[in-house]
Amino acid sequence: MARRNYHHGELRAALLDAAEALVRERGADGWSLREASARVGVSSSAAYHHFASRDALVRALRRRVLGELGERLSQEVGRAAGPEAGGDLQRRLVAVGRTYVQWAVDDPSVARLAFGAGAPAGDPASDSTSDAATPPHPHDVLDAELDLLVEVGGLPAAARPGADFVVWAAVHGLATLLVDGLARLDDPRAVAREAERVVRAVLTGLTHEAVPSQGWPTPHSAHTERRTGRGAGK
Amino acid sequence: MARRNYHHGELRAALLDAAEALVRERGADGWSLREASARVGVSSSAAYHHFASRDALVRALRRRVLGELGERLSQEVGRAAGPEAGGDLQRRLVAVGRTYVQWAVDDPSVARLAFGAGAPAGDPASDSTSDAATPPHPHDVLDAELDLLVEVGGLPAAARPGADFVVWAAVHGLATLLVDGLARLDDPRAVAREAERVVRAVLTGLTHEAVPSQGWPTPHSAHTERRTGRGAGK
DNA sequence: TGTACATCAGTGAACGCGCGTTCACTGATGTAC
DNA sequence: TGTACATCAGTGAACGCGCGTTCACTGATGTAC
Repeated sequence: MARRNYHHGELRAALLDAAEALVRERGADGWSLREASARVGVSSSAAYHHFASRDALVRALRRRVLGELGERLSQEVGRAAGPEAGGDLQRRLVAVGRTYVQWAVDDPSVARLAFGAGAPAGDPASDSTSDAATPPHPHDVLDAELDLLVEVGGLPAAARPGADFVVWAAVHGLATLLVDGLARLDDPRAVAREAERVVRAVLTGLTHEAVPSQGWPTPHSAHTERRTGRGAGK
Repeated sequence: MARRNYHHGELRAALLDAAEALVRERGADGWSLREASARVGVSSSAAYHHFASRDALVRALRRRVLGELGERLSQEVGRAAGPEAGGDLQRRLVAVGRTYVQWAVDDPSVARLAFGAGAPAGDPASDSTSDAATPPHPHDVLDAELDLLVEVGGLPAAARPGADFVVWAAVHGLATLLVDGLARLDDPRAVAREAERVVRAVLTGLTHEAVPSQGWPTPHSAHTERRTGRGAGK
């Protein structure tokens, strides 16, 4: 806290903090590098010792924020009891979905920044100042949980390929509909309820879809050979 | 086309066209009112005879674009055979989902504008220059199709309340994940395939969820009393 | 322990820019008589 | 059919602004000897 003269010492992190606060106050794009610098108490040119451009600052912030979300998802999923406890095999994935959506709704501007345009993973040329272990990407958490669900018998292995994508889409869609104001839920507890319903519906659907016994004639049986990914990552 | 001197005649529509083209070229927010005016061949102050501010222009464009999407969805759903043809009861909703996602992927910047922050429906004070019948909101098309599906026996009535929200979330999530580059599908045909899988999974899931026979103990059985909507609309 | 010096992380002034919006204006159009 | 006039939809100059970025600079820090 107590700023010593001249050398700040933690300017990079401080700028990210200030930018994040500004995002919260003024929207994902309603702030400038100058404002962030001023808030930290530093000239705006100082920022250029830590970021090549405003855009680089934005990208770093997006990465940080996505990392925090990933971390929170893993924590929350860890808090949920393991599936071997019997009973509700989907509980852990419900927790992931609920946390994802709640996180976005609680901090819509930050979520908008995190989810906004621009490849968020991938290009390793960006900023490999990897402090400690890189936090998991939200998608990775989902992926791992789906693997676990298959292992435990909660999802047919045949339904697994691409299931991450379907679940992610459903959860992400709920989050963005709410964040962008396209849909509204008046009761705050409804957010958790809807997130749960969405996750359960998708998992149940994937389970039954995997068994091709319904007999519709459309050609979507081949669920393999799909190529999905995020950026060049993974 | 051939511009007469001075009076333009269709300036309002022309400005919307120019803005839409700029969105396509430079991104949802990478353009100015001045650029749009210049492109039309008109001074920037002329725009103020038609829009109170740049923001009003943006909102009008968003409304127009969402209307076009709604229109396209209804057309496409009309093209799909009715469910009374027997066989695949979900076909029409799959068509809606596929069209929604494809529309977004084909024109990502425009989709980003349409889906972006700011209540898109609701406030009737905005611009009631209703030329012809107001086009349907994408959500309305979905809603009507779900009603039809229930009527025809493709979805239990118990699963109907809020089902629009779940389906919309899934489809919207797929669209935004792709549009914002959070996920990628290399094969262009995969977009249609994924859209179909998502819609079918959700519908199947909703169908089976409605029958409370799985026996998990979590309190999400009461699917009523949910309050969802978009803006003050409807 | 003390001194020289390279490196790092700041300053602050200045750059050129394009923006949204306002203002007093004027040319074109349409209507009343 | 012709004229007067209100209204509409443009013009173009100007406003004040804050922006991202660059530049030559300087104070603080840490290391070699």
